[in-house]
Amino acid sequence: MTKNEIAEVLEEIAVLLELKGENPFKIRAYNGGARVLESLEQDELERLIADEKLDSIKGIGTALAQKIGELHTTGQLDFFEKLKASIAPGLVEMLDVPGLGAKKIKAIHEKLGVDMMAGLAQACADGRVAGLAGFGAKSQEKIAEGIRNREAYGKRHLWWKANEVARPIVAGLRELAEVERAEAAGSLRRGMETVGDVDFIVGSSTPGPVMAWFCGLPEVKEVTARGETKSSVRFGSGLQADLRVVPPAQFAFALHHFTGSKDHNVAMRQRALERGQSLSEWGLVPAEGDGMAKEKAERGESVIITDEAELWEQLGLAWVPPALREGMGEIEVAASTQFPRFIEATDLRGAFHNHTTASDGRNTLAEMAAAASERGWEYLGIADHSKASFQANGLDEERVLKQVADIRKLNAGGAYSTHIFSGSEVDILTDGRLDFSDEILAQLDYVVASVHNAFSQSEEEMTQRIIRAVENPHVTMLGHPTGRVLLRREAYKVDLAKVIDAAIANETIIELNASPWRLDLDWRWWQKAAERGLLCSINPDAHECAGLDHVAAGINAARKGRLEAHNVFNTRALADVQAYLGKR
DNA sequence: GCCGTTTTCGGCCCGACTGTTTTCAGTCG
Repeated sequence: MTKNEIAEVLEEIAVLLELKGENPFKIRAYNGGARVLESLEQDELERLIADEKLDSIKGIGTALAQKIGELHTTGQLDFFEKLKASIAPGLVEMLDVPGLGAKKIKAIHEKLGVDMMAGLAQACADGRVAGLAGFGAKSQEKIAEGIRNREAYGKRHLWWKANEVARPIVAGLRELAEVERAEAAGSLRRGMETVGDVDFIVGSSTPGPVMAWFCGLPEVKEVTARGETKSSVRFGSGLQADLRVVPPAQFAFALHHFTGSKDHNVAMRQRALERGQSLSEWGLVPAEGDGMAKEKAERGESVIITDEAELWEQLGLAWVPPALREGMGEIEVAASTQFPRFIEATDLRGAFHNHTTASDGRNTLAEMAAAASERGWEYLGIADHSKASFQANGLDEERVLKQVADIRKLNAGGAYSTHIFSGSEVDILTDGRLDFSDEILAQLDYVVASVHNAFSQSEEEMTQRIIRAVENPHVTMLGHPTGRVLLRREAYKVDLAKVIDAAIANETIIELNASPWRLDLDWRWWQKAAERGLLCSINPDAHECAGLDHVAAGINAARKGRLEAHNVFNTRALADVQAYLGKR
């Protein structure tokens, strides 16, 4: 089994143990083990297992090391199989119902004999749930509604869409007279590819009017919770959002608290404890003495900070950008060294992989060139589909050569400040050959090679197919390497580690497709791949002028992948890009 | 299940909100 498959098993074990009512710290240990595996390279894991050194890694002890080793070598784990067999699968599904956790599910299962979602809905309808100790009419109705709404509202949302909703709300909050500071936090601020909900943090000494404004927003469909300092709402789109209003002096602590992932916050609090301090959204207080962190903060015992950055200083850590606060080892790094400057939007000087009306784009070549000029880009790469993508009106040899001539004419005309590169998003055929001959490819400035069909090939076939394309000297870069479409379509099966190795060996770029629906290659691969010499290109895959702005989503992903400007091809100046492409 | 210049047992991050309670458990992040 691969490290990610093993990590998934550990997470599944954690869920099952929760339903069993196991010790919460044991559950955390399994989840922690999964995080550790994710942050290892596959070959690192294999070396550690071979050397029997796995338990030397922080977060993995003898028990987890044994289980990981068994999963890695046999692909099976007796402990896991027995655990699965002991729990009705329907109970796991019930965890998706808001308000239902392990304990309540256990009670429902044991007292009512319910072990499936349908049975739970029926028990609510019969009024049996309300009769249980600890449950009442309201809980029953909430569960029933949760089951009904699960399909519509339980889903995650694209970062891009959530950001479009959140941005004007943050701006609106900042305009309120009562508001001193306002930010969106959570996975949105961390730039995760999808978000479950949005957290707004406001610094204000009079929360009442802020709460009222927020809950009264026209796009709010339902207010699901409303307290003095916290409210939760659901928008028409199904997106849920929380607003937390804190005293201005607490703002920086709260912003940090609600930005980091759970794992990140656990690590930060452990760091504070090691230094004799206790950290919460209320402040940073001495760990010793009477009362909880909140009470101490209210007594004025907290360290005073006005800015999030000061929190890191207080803990003796280098500043960690929000994008990195996933609990994937960033605290350990920040304890010993500064992070380099990661790539920013202003570093980009152009973008490759864009479509026009020649294939399935909505804007003409000239319109796209004008849009790139408006953005101040030095260059724009056009890469319309090739003929095998007939569904996308792919270009045949004759049309692509005409487009090359059109682009030359356009560049010579000097109407736009942006230089246009003529390329093609050429289909990788099922056997790894390309949709155009080498003779045609040689007449293009650059080539993006992508898979658009036969997604159900075996992993081995798909891997060989893509590697064959990557090895073609005419291929400048590999397009969307896994083919995933977020929230809609799974990636096809492919051994990415081998593809990355082949790309490095052949000096082929891999794109970070910046379409908010793709973000492919996933950010989790980039840091280590880049360290080994893989060059990235942040490609908007724009199908219209506005799509060029999707590079912002790609920048998010690149920062999460800890890429620096020099790791990304399209930060290079026009002359350098021309030299690079000319060399090939 | 993990971890340890308070080490091999006894801790393990912290608080808001809800619904059920009459002082708190469960859920969520």
